[in-house]
Amino acid sequence: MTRSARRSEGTRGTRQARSDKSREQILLAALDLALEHGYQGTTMAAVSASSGLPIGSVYWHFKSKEQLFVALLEHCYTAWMELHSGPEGLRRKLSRGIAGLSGADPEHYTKEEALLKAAAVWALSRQLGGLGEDNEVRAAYLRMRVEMFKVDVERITESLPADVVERFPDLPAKLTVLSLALTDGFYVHANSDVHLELDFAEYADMAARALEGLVDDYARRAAGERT
Amino acid sequence: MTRSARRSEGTRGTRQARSDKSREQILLAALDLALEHGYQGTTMAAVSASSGLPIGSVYWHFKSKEQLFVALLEHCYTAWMELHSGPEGLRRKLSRGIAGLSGADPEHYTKEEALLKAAAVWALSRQLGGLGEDNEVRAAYLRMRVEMFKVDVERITESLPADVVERFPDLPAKLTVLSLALTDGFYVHANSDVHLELDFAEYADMAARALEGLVDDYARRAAGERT
DNA sequence: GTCTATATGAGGATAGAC
DNA sequence: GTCTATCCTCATATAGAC
Repeated sequence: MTRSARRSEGTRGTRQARSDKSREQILLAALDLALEHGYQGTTMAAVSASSGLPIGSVYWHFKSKEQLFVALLEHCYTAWMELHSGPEGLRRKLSRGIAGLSGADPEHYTKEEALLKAAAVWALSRQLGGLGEDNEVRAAYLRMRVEMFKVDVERITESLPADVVERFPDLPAKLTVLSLALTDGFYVHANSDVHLELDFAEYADMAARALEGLVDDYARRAAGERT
Repeated sequence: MTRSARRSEGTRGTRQARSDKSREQILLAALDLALEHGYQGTTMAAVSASSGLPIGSVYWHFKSKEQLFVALLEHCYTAWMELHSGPEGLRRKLSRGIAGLSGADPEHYTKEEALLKAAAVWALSRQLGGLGEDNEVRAAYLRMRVEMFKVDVERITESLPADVVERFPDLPAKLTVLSLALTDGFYVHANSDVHLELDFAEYADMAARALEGLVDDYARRAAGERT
């Protein structure tokens, strides 16, 4: 929205609309390609071919590959925030994060969410995917991650018994970290070809039970101290 | 060991020894670089520079970058198998896998183990690190992974109560998957710069408690059915 | 704003002297 | 076996016509 000056009236915004459409085409093409091939694996030539627009146009809309991916992340981040504004406990979060990987729950696990998962691995592992120290994509992702983590912690906090949270104030954050580690770990496995035929739904359930058991332990401790 | 024909006697193996030493230098340089920069990020030029040998020598010892990494994986796999031949329960496995990441336990968490963790992410996620479908490094790793998984399951099986294993025969494998997912997930986080100051030892403990709680559930179910 | 042709640079790999 | 110089491919990015 910060780009392209207001053009003359009378064109009914047609030119602008066409430009916006091109921009979106490029973004959507990049989304698909990035999911399939990752950051390094996605070439600007492929984005150009897949979007149907010539390479020059791609570079007209995005001044570099890095900027293209920053814009892509912003697009996905916005979508994520809308999706996760509602209540969401541990079990649901693990279910979405793990079971969602199998593709069994397609309408709930969007491409945008999937890309953010992918970006987690790109950005968090310097050594992977080519996001070096001073990469703008990496920096943008890390900023977003902090915000998403906060939202996750809020949702988990809401879903726990108030007395447990009061007694163990940093439990929600810790559970969020464990939950993220689990979903990230399964994400890696899900992108393997050697699935070993994992039943992700079952693992999501096991993971949820494991963390819920942990919560029960803390709840018992909180209750025990009160007597 | 399959390379270079027996040379004439009288040289006391000096030439051979020098060649072997060069080979090892290259391998060790590649190990360090791969840990730091990953597969794509490790250039043959860098390996050459870091090992002190010219690029031509690197290509004399290893016919391609892929072959170099296959050899590197084999080196690490051998080391891993030696390390994990002894008994090892869930808690110890998680402790090594998660707490070991912090570098707090340096003598126990070797570079070779670290490289295999890295390779897990390279190889399992096609879209990352550039290990495409028909990459020999990927294929080699997947073969090794199957073997390492078997060893993991054996160790977990040994560490569980016999009656529980008898009642739930695939529980060890499932716990192994969960344990791997957790360690892989934390590996991703550990390689982030944004540690959020995670206390890996504490998380290793929480993860162990969570999985042990799961085992207790199954143990109770097994016991309950018996009465 | 859109498109074609091309510059530039990096990285894997080879040739061939020593 | 070791080393230097060089080739080839491919991906990012730009120039400039339309």
